[in-house]
Amino acid sequence: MKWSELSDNWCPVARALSVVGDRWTLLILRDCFLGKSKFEEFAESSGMTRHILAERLKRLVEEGVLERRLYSSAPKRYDYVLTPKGEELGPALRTLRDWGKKNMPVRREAKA
Amino acid sequence: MKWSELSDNWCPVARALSVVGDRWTLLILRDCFLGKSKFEEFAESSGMTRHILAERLKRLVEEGVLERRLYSSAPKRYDYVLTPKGEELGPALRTLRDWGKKNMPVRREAKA
DNA sequence: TCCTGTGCGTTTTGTTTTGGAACTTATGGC
DNA sequence: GCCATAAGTTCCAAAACAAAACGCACAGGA
Repeated sequence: MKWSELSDNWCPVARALSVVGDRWTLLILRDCFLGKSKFEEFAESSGMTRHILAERLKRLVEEGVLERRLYSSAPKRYDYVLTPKGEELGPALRTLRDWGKKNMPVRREAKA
Repeated sequence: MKWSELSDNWCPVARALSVVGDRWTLLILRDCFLGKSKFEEFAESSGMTRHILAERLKRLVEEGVLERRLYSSAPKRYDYVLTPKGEELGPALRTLRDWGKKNMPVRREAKA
């Protein structure tokens, strides 16, 4: 089964995962909730490659989770902000954070 | 950055994702919460390949989220049950389900 | 004018992971 | 013996990924 087919699964968890079901997407959204919005900010904070970042941002915009917003017209620059649909992922991020905090202690030195 | 490096990230969300941050793992756990425990049950329910399923189950056992349990010794058969650490992912699954239910309507006919 | 820097990506080149299907191993029933 | 069941394993091609270079549009300074 492919990722795309998941979006029409009977199960709402599977449908949710068709959007946020990979390790990078939720890290981007975490950064959004931390106030980041720019390409370079995501790239540096999450440690993912620019290639993957660009693709994930595109997907998130297509899915209506983020909005691509022109914030400077002189040199055309865009950033990404949460839509209402994206904002509603807050509780999911929080439960994941709480689980990680409790059940996934840091073993070695923290990196990024 | 690689998946494995995520497990020592300063951010608890990232550490959580180092375990559950892919589309198949959370589907396996969803099935666990629905009472499934056998290899074939996961395979059929989620639609993932047996190859990937075997790998993910191994990871989940290594991480202490599932326990591999001998349930028949005559023909040796194992199944997988949630540990306390796994049980604590319940809230995360529920928030994802709720988000999916509200924000990801089924577009075409449901499949599996 | 030319050079350098910034921000947001795209392209290129290998490596790793995944998908799909067949195969294995151990046992029980007919 | 022969088929079925459960839990994987193995093989190969296709897709996704990582890392780094490149592209482009503009700004500021020399």
